Amino acid sequence: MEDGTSKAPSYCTGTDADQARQWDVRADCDVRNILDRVADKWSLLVIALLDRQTMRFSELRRTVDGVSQRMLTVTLRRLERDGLVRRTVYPVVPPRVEYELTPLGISLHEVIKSLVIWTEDHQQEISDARSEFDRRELEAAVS
Amino acid sequence: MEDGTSKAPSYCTGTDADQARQWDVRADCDVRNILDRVADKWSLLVIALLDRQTMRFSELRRTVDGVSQRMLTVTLRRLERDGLVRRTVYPVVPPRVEYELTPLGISLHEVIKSLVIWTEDHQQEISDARSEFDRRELEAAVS
DNA sequence: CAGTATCCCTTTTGATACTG
DNA sequence: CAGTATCAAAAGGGATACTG
Repeated sequence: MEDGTSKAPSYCTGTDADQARQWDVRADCDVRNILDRVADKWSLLVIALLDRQTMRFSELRRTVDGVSQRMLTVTLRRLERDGLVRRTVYPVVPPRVEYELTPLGISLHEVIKSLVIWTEDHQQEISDARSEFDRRELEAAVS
Repeated sequence: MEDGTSKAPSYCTGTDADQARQWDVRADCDVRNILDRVADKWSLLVIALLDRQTMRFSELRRTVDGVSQRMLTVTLRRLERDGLVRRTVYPVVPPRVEYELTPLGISLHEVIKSLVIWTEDHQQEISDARSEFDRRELEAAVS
């Protein structure tokens, strides 16, 4: 632990622990830049919602509970910029704009899906852990 | 798309599309609460770093580039509260505090790992998409 | 060493009003 | 309908000083 090689965790796909994948954790690295986008509250929800379906702006707005018009716009633009979502504008009046996942977005969704499923599967454990933590904290505060 | 069942994406594990997993997207639902924690800048990094190793506070501070002492403390407390990280205090002078993943944390790390790997594998595509988007935007701004 | 407490600045987000 | 623009509120986060 004192030799400096422990700095980055290795996402090694092989047998040894430090060859294949070395994670760059610099604040300005690409992985961090992308993760900051992906690991975003609204992005995750939007990507999940666009699973195998095209949705209009207003549909998304109604479905993603709590999102403001502004944040939905911002989120969709970022996802579009990252090549995860395709935006199609139909030149009609009133305007009709549809959003759908790109192939890249679909591949990300596969990963996100497992995250959401993990969350669903473990929400009780987490909820219990929180209660227990809070209980102990309260107990400690009394004494 | 107009029948109301399209509201929640189905994370169906079976053959049909709406039975097994229905995602609750209410703003106050458990999944959202937990996802907000997981989808956090520092949490992801800390969990990844604690992969198969125990680390001291100062080690984490040095390794997670850019994190402040305050944010590291806050992040670790949240992870501990959620039952993802175990905090062990050794009653020595100077204090020695070690952090490690709990079994729950380890299982989450498996999922996060695939997210990080996805990011690494697709960073070039995303980078290209961003350049292309920005180029078109600039082009549109000129006209 | 491993924090906590405080202050303060910056970024993010939400509400509101307006537009092609 | 699907935005954009603007402003205000809130959260996030950094720097510093202090403590068991």
